[in-house]
Amino acid sequence: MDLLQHAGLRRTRCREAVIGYFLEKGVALAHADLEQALPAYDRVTLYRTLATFMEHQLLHKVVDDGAVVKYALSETAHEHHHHVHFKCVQCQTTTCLAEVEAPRMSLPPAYEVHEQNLLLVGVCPTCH
Amino acid sequence: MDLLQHAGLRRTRCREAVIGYFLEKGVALAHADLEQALPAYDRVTLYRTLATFMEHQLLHKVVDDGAVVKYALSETAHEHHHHVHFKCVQCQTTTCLAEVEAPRMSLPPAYEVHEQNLLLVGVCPTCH
DNA sequence: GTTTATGCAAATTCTTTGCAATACT
DNA sequence: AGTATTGCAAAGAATTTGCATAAAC
Repeated sequence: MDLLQHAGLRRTRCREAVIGYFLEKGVALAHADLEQALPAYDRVTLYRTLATFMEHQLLHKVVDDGAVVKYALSETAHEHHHHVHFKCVQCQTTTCLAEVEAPRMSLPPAYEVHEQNLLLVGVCPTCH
Repeated sequence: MDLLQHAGLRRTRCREAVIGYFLEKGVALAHADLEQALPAYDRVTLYRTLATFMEHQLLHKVVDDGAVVKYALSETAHEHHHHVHFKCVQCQTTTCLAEVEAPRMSLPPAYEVHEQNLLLVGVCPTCH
């Protein structure tokens, strides 16, 4: 479970706190979410932590319909090339639906598809 | 073709220029794109133009994998509730694939899906 | 001891708001 | 004429950069 060491990164408080929070929440989070949840750490440090985690593939960007970028843990279970995310219009959380099979798309052959990112927007079970 | 009058909006230079540019390009555009393409108009005016067009459903947001929000013309042909967009990693343009049928997803019934936004990332025919 | 991460300050960039001048119908 | 839109200035957020201190290995 030591994601940090496994990625060749130093184990620091901030990094462990960020990973812990992602694990605890299990939803996609924006920088602002972390800033609010972990006020012990500097905004800038959190930006840098996210950037570092992206570089080391610990996180991936979640496509969202708002202006803010969200991130989610890259679990090995995920196929990195077809994400399905659900964004709840009520509670504004975005979750990765790893269990859902993303349908394959057929495009004209001139297109070369690298990844597929499906965002479903609606009301989640909790807010229902 | 008078989208403005049809939407009950005044025909101004800036608005016509913005619509013209969307029509000319045929891809999803961010505020920054317009700012660069139409330097005659003020940043602020362009922000407000985009906002107005969104309110009047002339444009819709395009979900993108970058940090910037992009917009595309809402043609009547589009089903507004399941967009398919293609983002090219080479030229960084995002186009709406109106012709492509988005596959319907089946989710646990507790989810209430309002809209479906599929972003395909890859290399477009032009950059191939 | 050496290297890397952190916190603070400050610089940039992005977006929004207020208001007077201008353009549209 | 009357109303909505524009441009400018300036405020407010969000993000990035530089550098000295502190923590990790």
